[in-house]
Amino acid sequence: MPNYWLMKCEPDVYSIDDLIRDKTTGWEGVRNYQVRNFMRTMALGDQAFFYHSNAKPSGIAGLVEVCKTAYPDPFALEEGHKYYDPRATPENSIWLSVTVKFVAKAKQVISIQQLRDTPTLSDLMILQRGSRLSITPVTEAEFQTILKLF
DNA sequence: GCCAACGTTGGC
DNA sequence: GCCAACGTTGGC
Repeated sequence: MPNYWLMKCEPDVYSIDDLIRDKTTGWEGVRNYQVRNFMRTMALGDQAFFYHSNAKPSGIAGLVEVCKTAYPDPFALEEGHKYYDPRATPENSIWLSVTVKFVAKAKQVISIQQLRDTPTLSDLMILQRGSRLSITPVTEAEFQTILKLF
């Protein structure tokens, strides 16, 4: 049984169309412990919505699948890199990445407003006040509901 | 560009 | 360990 997730990314930085071009992408640069701990529990085959944040409109743009489970975030060890962390060592890199592959693109972005307007999605983590985590779990019921909006 | 929410940092 | 200051996120 796969688990379900929602992964946020600014399309100006990396969009669903970039992922269609690349087929797979490493999810680097997570620097939040709660999100890192979620990544630890991600398994092969887990499904994740690809969410465009800071976009017009912001919303779910596609579906991806975990194709490589958590591994040390290479950027944390790369001196001079934006995501370099001086506390990281090869033995303990502190931060993790996963790799995801493209599965599907929504016919049109499912906007955050549309998600808010769906009563059965009222508990969706991303809709809660102050939710800023870049990766959040999604229940199977929420997953099925959102898939129907694709 | 504004600003609320939240995480992190660092002085004490 | 407290908490003010600061930086970041992200919807609007």
